[in-house]
Amino acid sequence: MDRYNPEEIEPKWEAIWEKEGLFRAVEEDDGRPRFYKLHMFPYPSGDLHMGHAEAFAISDIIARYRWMQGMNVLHPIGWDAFGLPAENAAIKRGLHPRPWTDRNIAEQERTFRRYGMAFDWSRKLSTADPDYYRWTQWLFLQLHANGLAYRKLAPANWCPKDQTVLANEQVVQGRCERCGTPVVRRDLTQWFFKITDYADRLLDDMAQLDWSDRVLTQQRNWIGRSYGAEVTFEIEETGDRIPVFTTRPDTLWGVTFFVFAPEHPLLASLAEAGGTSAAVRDIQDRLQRTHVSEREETLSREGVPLGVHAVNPVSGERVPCFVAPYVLMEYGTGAVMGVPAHDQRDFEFAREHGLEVRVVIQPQGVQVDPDDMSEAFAHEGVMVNSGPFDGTPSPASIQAVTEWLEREGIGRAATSYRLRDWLVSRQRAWGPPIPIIYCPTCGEVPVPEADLPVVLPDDVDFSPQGESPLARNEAFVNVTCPSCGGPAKRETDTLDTFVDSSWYFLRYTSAQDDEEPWSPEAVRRWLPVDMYSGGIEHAILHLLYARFIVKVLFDLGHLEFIEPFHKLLNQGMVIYRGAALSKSKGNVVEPLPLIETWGADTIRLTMMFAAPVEDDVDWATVSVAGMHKWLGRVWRAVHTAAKGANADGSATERLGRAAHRATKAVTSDYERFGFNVAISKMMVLTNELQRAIEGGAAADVVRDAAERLVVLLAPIAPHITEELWRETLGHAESVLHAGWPSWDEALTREDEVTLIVQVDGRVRDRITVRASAGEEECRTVALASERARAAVGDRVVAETIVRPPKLVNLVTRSA
RNA sequence: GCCGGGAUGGCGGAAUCGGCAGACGCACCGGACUCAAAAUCCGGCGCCCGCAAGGGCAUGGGGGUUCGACUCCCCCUCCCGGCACCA
Repeated sequence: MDRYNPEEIEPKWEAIWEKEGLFRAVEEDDGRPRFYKLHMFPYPSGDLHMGHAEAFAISDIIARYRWMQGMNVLHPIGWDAFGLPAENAAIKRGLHPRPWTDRNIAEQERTFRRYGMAFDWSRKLSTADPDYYRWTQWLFLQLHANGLAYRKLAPANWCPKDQTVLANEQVVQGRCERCGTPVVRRDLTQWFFKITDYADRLLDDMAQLDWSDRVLTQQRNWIGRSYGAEVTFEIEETGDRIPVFTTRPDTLWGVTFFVFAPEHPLLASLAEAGGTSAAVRDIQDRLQRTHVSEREETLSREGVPLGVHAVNPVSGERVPCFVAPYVLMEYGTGAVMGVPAHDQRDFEFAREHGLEVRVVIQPQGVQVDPDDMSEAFAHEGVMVNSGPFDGTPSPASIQAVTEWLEREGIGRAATSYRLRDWLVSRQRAWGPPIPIIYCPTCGEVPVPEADLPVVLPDDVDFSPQGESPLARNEAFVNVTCPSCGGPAKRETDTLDTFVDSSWYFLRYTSAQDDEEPWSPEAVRRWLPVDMYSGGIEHAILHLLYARFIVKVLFDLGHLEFIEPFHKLLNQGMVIYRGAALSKSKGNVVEPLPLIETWGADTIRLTMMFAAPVEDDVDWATVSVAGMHKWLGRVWRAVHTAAKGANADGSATERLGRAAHRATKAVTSDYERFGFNVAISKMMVLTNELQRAIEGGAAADVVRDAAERLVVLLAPIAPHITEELWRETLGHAESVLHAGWPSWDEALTREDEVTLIVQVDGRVRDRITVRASAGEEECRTVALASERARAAVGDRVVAETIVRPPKLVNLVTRSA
């Protein structure tokens, strides 16, 4: 027997697998059920790290397990190759992003291959490839043609360092997600996708997703649907009718003031009517110069009176109007009614500005008095001082009040969302150019589909200067109008990378197709994805956008399903002593050197055994050597078993049972992704196998157990099992085609079990009985137990609980 | 503040249905082999009392349901993640 030498066998089998085309998905119907296993494609911004090693091991194990169960598996790979990091790296190194990106892709591909990844390489794609982004542009045109892509002047989140606009999702705590620079507001004409039209469907269709609560909650929070009412107030001095959104129409009688957001479009004319123009302009100017971050961080209750009054439609009462930065233009209608008694922000504002606090919801029992309130009262109570609704319990009354508002013609039921439209333009050069042409005569003209792709020029000055670098490339910018033939200019912004990744899973089904973005038949065959895995960091952005795009494509008749990923698995991160692995901390662990030292199988095994897949793996606590040692034991045991020179012996039956029990348990562990537990059960089987070999067991049973072990382990450790399967055990075909083993249910059950004898719920004795022992037999055996009798002492057995054949509980009472 | 998820030996973790808590591994301790070491193999290993037999305690804390609770219910503490001036 040779020593277990992964360095030799691993590259050998990787080359053979490639030659045999083992991992190609089959398009033709060959009778096997199809399984689409997708993992989030990587960003080629450097080498693969341990996070990839864990995540892709999971994906590979699931794919191989399905293959071995006889399925036709699609397990593709590609690269999310556009985006800021490539461009930033290119600027820093003075290189064009493309060669830099290509080099990283090549390096990552090499690592994936050396890691034993079972990918269908023939479907490899890169979003930065014109053959791909041509169809990203086609997707944009689809949305554009159907009114779902539009341009508007909007206050954008502008990062002064990256010199670009950011999506709301890329602003974290008022700072740029990538570089941490405080984001400022800037008015720019931007392209948007109308995702808000889909808010309800994005929420409601979540019911059919088998995703973790964590992700579903994040999406729900992000969309932020709240039900309430829209009520219109009239400005006494000007007659303007201003709608407000409220979730608490039951507090309408408690309105004592009215507030506008500083960006509200009617502010200037209202201030003029109230004679407060100077003060209002002052506060607007100040806010314009303030960083978004500072504005969000100061929970100030500042504000200035507008000098005009709003008329409360439910009571006819006039209340003073203010402008205050705590009211946001982006949410609701940009104006709110002030109910200080029952809203904490309004309460603080009223105290600051000496406004009346009027209680209109009284709790049962206690008397809430405005004079000694220290905070707003936001709990259940009964409506008071509320005209026709006095005495009605709140918040149950919301529905009734809303209906009343509708009858009176003052308001209506309304729903408000936190979600805003998706800003997709980027003032950057490393992305798909937006396929629009601006013609002085015809206006905004979409590039005809036949002219796609709008190719990204190779000679671009990448230094960011506040507009897209493409704008400085005259050959790119100047075109003839496709409509009238006159001189025109191209749009120079590019699309957000999340547009690229919102449809890549469709492209994999027909990655080489140059006639259409995907073949409808192929998509019908493979989609929706059966199993999607990836990092939790994409819980909101990528997953929400992909769901949105799929719904749009469904509506346009391009797809026949409404959710792309029914089952989602989010693996944990790899950390070190509780902290993230990062270059700045100098604790980066790279997979390739580890693979070269220990072998890919050992590393895959290590990552899977360290923790449940959803949990973080702390690299400081793993034992690579321990896993390697176990593979060595497997190697030796299988070699010995294959020699088959054992005589029959007492260990035969025990081993047979262990093998069948392990088969059943490991199968169920694979089904629920409990790979750490599956491995522990395979370790037990290895120990049993070794013990049986030493104790003397029938050769055929030993060999069967060894084969089962090899097959069960194959998804996790593909190289060593392939070597053992084909070379040591002498099979002609790959272990991938070995078929998943079945088990004899009778053998998984022991014929003798340990009967637990409890007295008053405490274990007092353990007695071996036949598994078929019935209730009477168990009771008799338990009552005969010396130890149980001792524990009963001079009390008497009042009741016996019998759960044959596992447990008897003797319940006693004093004699 | 709101929403979601957690808490089990020195460590990672197991316990699929309410029925032997701590599988499996790491670390540690002891032993075999060896001139020695490495490798390998064998044994021990929740805490406390006890020479032992044995007993007690124990799944973040408190209460409840049950013959029986890591598991179900209520309350609390702490930790992780998300959202957060969202009207």
